[in-house]
Amino acid sequence: MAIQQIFVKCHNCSCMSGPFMQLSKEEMAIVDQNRTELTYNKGETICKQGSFISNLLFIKKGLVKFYLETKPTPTVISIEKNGYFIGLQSLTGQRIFHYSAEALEDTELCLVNIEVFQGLLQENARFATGIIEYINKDMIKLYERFHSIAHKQIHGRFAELLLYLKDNIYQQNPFALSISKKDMADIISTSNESVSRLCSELKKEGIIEEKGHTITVKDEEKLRQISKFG
Amino acid sequence: MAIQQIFVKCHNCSCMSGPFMQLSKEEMAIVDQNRTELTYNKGETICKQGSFISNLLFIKKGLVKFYLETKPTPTVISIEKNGYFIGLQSLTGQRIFHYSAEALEDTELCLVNIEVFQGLLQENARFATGIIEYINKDMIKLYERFHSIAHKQIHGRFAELLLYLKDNIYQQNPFALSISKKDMADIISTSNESVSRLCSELKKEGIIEEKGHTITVKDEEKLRQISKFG
DNA sequence: CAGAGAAATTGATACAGATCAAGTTTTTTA
DNA sequence: TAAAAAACTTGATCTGTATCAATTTCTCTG
Repeated sequence: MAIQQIFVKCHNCSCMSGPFMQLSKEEMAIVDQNRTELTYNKGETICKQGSFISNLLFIKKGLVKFYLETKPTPTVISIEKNGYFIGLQSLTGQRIFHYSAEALEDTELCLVNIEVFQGLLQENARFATGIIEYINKDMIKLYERFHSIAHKQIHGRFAELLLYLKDNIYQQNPFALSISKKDMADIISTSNESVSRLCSELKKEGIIEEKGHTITVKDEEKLRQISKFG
Repeated sequence: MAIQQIFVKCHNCSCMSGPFMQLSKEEMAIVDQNRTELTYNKGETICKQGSFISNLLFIKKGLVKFYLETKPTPTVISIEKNGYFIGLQSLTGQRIFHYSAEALEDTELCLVNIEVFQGLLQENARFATGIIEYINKDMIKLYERFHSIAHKQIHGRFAELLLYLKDNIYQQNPFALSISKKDMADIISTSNESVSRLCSELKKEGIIEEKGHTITVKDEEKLRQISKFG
């Protein structure tokens, strides 16, 4: 991890689209004075479940995997890209991370001191309301994921993941996977062998194509069917 | 459902232990003027996923099951008893319920107008911070449940459920089940047949006893082992 | 209190998906 | 650029749990 020397001022940052819009110029300046930027390399651990949290982290660039430290396999909660706030769940009595996070690509983060953040919450109710909305969206996403894991079988879960990667993470159709099949397996709670097989089947049926790490969704309609009912 | 005629004043209510402690006397009075109480009978639907939310609901007494309307089986997110706020997740742009809820016992609710609630959030940052903490605790509980569903097998999930019922819901050791085995099956995402078998096995091994609807945990240590590693 | 309907039990069977095993390919490192 | 390590693939086997089926027990209602 390397400290970035040239900062973009907060008011030009992409995080300004969310709850931070509710902050005044003065409040923004406080944030600006109490933040720093870091880069993590692919594979590096960004935070560890159970450790004390001193900063909230905003993903500026990259891809991050969030997981619980469970044995024998990690429990992947979500993967998130630029625009995501890490650590909001730790705004409680006990200031610890409730999950671990790992960079799946080289990732740039903006760190905001949590005391300062907490101070803004206490002062600015509109900001706090914005944070509530943000957390809620996260929670609703988790409901969906809970359903997927609880009731869909691996065909459905895998199709769902591919669509999620295409539409939300990479946002283009032939997309270059930056994550391993093992990661994919962990995300949908299955084995790497199963992911391999699922992938082969979809290729055989002409629903996707795979060249190296590049995947092309050829029959989105069918993939959505599998995602829904598989 | 029947409208309750005699109200306890808010400041004597059990909900005062949470974020509502942050409200001033004046603010409490506003809440008091914009609320009502209702009783739902066992089996009744309290709210339906997708419907518009006009009130936040506070459970004063009873037991409630929260679930997603998924086919062919519902996805049970949690069961909650007195002291729980229903609908906080709906404090977003779209004001709809994100889950359905059903009374598992006769249940008394306090309804607070959501506009009024939202108004308090906008005015009182400490209150908003309290709500953030509340939502976060909920979320962290869901992480745990996610892990359970994703990685534990039914023996572990069932043992976990029994301990949860004993320690958190009924809070006594021989406890009288107010929920059906089918409900238990839905909670841990399995079939009623499997719940039956799991129950029989635990009885055979002397870990629990069952007389009618009353369950006694005889060997808590062993049950915890199963819950953790089963 | 009888009869019907719902809930629960128990056994037999089927199947999804994990695990094991033995390659093959890709990536990393020296 | 060779060697080693890691990631992936494919097939064979095994196991946990769902499903199906047949009773039995409980619960509600007339």
